[in-house]
Amino acid sequence: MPTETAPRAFGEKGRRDTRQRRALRDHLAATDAFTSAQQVYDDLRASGDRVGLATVYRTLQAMADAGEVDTLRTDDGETLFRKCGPRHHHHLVCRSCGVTIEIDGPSVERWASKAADDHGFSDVTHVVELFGLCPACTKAAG
Amino acid sequence: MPTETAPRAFGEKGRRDTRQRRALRDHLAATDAFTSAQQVYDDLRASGDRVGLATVYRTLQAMADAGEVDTLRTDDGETLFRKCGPRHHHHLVCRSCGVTIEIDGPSVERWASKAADDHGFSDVTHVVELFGLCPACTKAAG
DNA sequence: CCCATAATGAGAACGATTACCAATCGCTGT
DNA sequence: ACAGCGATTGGTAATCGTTCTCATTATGGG
Repeated sequence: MPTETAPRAFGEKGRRDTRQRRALRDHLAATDAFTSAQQVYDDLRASGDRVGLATVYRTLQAMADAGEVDTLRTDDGETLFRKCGPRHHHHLVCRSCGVTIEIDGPSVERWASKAADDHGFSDVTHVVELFGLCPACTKAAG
Repeated sequence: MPTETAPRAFGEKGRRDTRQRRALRDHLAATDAFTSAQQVYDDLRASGDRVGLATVYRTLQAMADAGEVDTLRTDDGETLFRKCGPRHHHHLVCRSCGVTIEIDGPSVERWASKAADDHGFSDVTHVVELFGLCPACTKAAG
């Protein structure tokens, strides 16, 4: 019986430490904005890293499953990714530049929990995201 | 200059009262669950209404723009639609059967507004949805 | 150093949604 | 009732993000 091989840098899915995964991890660590897989792919190529699109999608998905990145769906169906902290939190996202601030909200958690109870729902999760214009983009927009 | 033709049953996009739109409106009025366009299409055919898929998508989209239906994206990228009340509200959705309850949350609105102010964000909107198992599905799941 | 096998990547496949565009049909004026 | 205009429809092709396939490559334990 396999005695649970030592957990590595990435989550369950990412066993081996490849050049591609290092590049992806480094790239994500370098920005605070939510970014699409396509965008990450372009950025990596632009910086000289040779990584396949499929690998970008696969790795990003694995990291999301492992809770290392947060995901967000845009109105036009794209999935955006971003490195994230370990605690439960929500996001305040600039809809212009993508810059994101992690925020928490105990009151929201309580409200959600109560609403669920009031209606007899069980196993409840919630999606709470705020979108707006960050200070810089607000200024730029006049 | 056209003096703004009388506003009809549907929103800005839906001018004429066609058989297809009536069928769609009736169908939506008959259920409380969030449903996909494909599902609506299948349901309509099953009930004998002959409506093209493109028309279902177009009309649903128009109704969403007009604020007559709410939309929701599933994790696998499908857009779900549901009739909705006129006031601002959120949803408590059963992730098993789709049954939905409209809920409001003044505290959430306040929290969102404050978080935005604290970080200097402007023009802020929010997405708040709760997912769980409704009483019936909770029971069914054992 | 070797090898089993996890990982990669180019391109095909996919699924939801939208675009096209010729044929229809609702509406308004007559 | 009727005609005409133009909104609407719908079959299908096209889009677009994402996933799958599978032959090839490369990681890391032994």
